[in-house]
Order: sequence, then C-alpha cells, then structure tokens
Amino acid sequence: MSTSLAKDLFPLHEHTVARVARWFHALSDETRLQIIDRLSKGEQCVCDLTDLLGTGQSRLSFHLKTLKDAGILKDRREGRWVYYSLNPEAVEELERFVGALKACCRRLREVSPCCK
Amino acid sequence: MSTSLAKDLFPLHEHTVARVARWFHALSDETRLQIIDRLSKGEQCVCDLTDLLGTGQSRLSFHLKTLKDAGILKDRREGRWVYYSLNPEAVEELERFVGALKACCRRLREVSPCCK
DNA sequence: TTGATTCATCAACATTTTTTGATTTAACTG
DNA sequence: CAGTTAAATCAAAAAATGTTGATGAATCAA
Repeated sequence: MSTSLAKDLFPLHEHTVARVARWFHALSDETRLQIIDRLSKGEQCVCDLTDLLGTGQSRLSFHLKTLKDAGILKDRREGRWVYYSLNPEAVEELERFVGALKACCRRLREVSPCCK
Repeated sequence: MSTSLAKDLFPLHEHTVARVARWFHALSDETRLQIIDRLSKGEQCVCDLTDLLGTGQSRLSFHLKTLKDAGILKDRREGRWVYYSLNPEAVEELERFVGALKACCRRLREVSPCCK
C-alpha cells in the first residue's frame, strides 16, 4: 500500500519537485519552526506570537507570509486580528512525500540485503 | 501511539529545532531534490549524477556535501569512485517529525470541531 | 471624524547561500 | 615514476534570503 504511494511520487515530476522544495524551504528556518511549534498547540493571532521574536513585528510578518505562501499555514481575519493556524492538508501532503521516500528506502533494503 | 510520539516532540526542544531546520534546508533546493530522486532508485556514484546538472562538477559536489552534512545521505568510497545513497535513519527521523506534526493537527481538529 | 491598534508592505541594507572556474587530493594505470 | 581520472575544496562573484525601521491599510472606538 505505501509501496504504491511511492510509485506515485517517485520518480518525482518537475512540478512536484518545485512544490516540495517550497514546503521544505518554508520549514528550513528556526524562527519559522518556532512559529510552527506554537501553532501546534492551536490557532494564534499575530500579536500572541510577537513575544517569540525579541525584535520587530515586520520580521514576524515576513515569516508568517513565507509559511502561508508555501501553503503550510492558513490565516483568518477577525476584526483587527489575524489568526494563523497549521494547514492540515499541507501536513498530510508532506507526510505522503516523506512516507513515499521511506518506502523507497525499504524497497532498496530488500533488493540489496545485508551482504556489502 | 502516534499521539505519544507527538507528545515527545512537541513542544520542540531548541536542539530539535536546529536539527530539523538542517534537514529541511537540505531538502529545500530543487537540485538536491533531484539528487534525492535519483538516489531513491538506489546508490549512485558521483559521476553517474553529473548529467543531472548541465554545469560544473563542483556544483554537484557542493549539493552532495550539503545533503551529507545534514545527514540525509551517506557516502562510501570504492577506489576512485564515491557512492552516495539515502540514509534510511534520517528518513525515518523525518517521518517521525512529520508524523508528530500531523498528530497535532488531528488533535486540534478533535478539540475544535466542525463549527467555525 | 480623530486617534489608536493590528498587521502588511516597502526599500535599503546585511547576511547567507549558491555558482563558477581553478586548484588540490586521492587513487589508479602504464 | 609520470600521467590520468574521480571527486573535494577554495576563493571570488552572483543570487537569494532575512532584517530593520518607516510607512500604509484596515478596523474599531470615542
């Protein structure tokens, strides 16, 4: 079952490569991972997150935008506040990719066994 | 069970943030994802990969080093040739992280149901 | 309307990452 | 040994990213 997943994804389409690179880029920054960490506990508005960074608010805004543009976060306005949250669909797609990669590793291990 | 995994990882330790950022950075480049794609079919030596990039060999070397330093790839020398392959342990750790994140999403969905 | 608050955007700058071509190292071959 | 091949390393230039402080837009409250 997960083997067929791998068959679907690998070899990667050009389009897939671009999308996946975007996800990973969004997640490749420590500040952004801390944002993810916060949001893993639930939706937060921007002002709740400002304490994460000792510095300016534009910086936070920049990172939130990076994550949102990559599809990792969703946002929702409520009056003056904007609430950000994890986008479960993106997380699932990510999981699918990593799962497919793992399936490749498993298959390779079966092909060339312990000897070597 | 995967819920307990999430409990282990989130909230993220500083150390974890740094490690994960490294993995994701290594995977955030299209060239490097194409290398991964190749290696998903099995071990390859550097010279087999040079056709991936129209340009110089030092560039390939740079990207291979980036992936190796992040722990995503392993290498092995055999005479004049160096063979690179996926590191299954890294892939599994990656899967664990993404799985934990997904568990967070699931939990959040349960807490705040359909309404809203 | 005026003023305050929340957040996004912008432009200038700083920092980091990537590319390139040249050089170096290591391993083999004759 | 001299010559060749595979791959890593280096330094300089180019490109992409991230930071900062200032400004702008939207919403609300008095």
